[in-house]
Amino acid sequence: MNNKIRNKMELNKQFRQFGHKMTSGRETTIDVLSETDEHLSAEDIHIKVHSVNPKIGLTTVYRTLELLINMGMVSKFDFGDGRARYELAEGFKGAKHHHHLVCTGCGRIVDYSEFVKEEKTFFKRIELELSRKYDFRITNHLVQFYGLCKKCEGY
Amino acid sequence: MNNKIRNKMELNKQFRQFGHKMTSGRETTIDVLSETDEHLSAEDIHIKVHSVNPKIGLTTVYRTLELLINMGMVSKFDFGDGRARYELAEGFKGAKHHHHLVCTGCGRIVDYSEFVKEEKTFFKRIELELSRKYDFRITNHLVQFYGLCKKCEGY
DNA sequence: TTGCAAATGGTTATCATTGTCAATTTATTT
DNA sequence: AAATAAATTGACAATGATAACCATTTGCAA
Ligand SMILES: [Mn+2]
Ligand SMILES: [Mn+2]
Ligand SMILES: [Zn+2]
Ligand SMILES: [Zn+2]
Repeated sequence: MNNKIRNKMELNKQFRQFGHKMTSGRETTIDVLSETDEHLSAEDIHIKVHSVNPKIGLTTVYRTLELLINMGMVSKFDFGDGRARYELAEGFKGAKHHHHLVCTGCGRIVDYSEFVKEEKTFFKRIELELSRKYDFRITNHLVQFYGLCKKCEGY
Repeated sequence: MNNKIRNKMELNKQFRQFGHKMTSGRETTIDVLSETDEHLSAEDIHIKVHSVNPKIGLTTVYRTLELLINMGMVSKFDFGDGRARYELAEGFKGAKHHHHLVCTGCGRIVDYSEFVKEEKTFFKRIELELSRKYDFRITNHLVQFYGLCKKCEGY
């Protein structure tokens, strides 16, 4: 399937547009993020990248993630366990806008995309008013729910 | 003013209810948090506490903050600058429920409490449905807006 | 191909937070 | 007020995620 090739060329273009080069490490990192539905830490990602391309070091993974964030392809989250988590940003490889339920017992993360439409409407209005009132150009927002998953609230 | 004394006795009771003792360090920490409208880091708090009571160490401040969080008197936030920020929780010393605008340029934090009522309604409904669908007992939520303050988006 | 800026990897440094443990303080009981 | 036992503390060391360094390698335009 030369779908892969087309994809590669797309990526190449993306990087060039931002004044960067495409490298095998960067490509592998994106692949890893595309192929998971988990919320991987930098080290998690490194382990997976490393298993495909053992030459890639952890430092490069950190640098790549930062770059991808700046390019808008990756989102970084803090779920309160002391390490950042990364996922493909909305719109890349079919990733959909969603928010998170975080279990404060076991750390489990649940993606949900219900209410996205209502939420968008709701937040759009709020953002507009807050922007005006506080002279802020709001670019994005974060919503997270905390609680206990079924397993963790058992007694 | 024996308002202070009453306050002290209230605090004392609070601690005892949780099986803890009230100490001068803990009292000073609460005072510091009561008297600021900033979003202080542990070190910020330690500096202020230390200036009142030079015997108190940073470790104790960390421990006290953790305790106060467990007692529901303090909230801990991450605004993405690599250190936690603390503030008095809703309901203590007149602290009001609010959310935050975070400037990604200079790190400035703006409290806002507009829309709290609408938000409560909105989130209550969402939380109910998510709880059901994902078997989660949701206990609280986090909302933050990111963007650029007036100063930072100037050119 | 060649040249050179960009990217990399191994290592060390940083720095917020937590663990350790002997000494001190607190609240309670005589 | 003094004794007691348990909780709290402070100084210091340990931890762990992330960033800085720098010599070497790689991507790509000419
Ligand atoms: Mn997710
Ligand atoms: Mn606040
Ligand atoms: Zn859980
Ligand atoms: Zn700013």
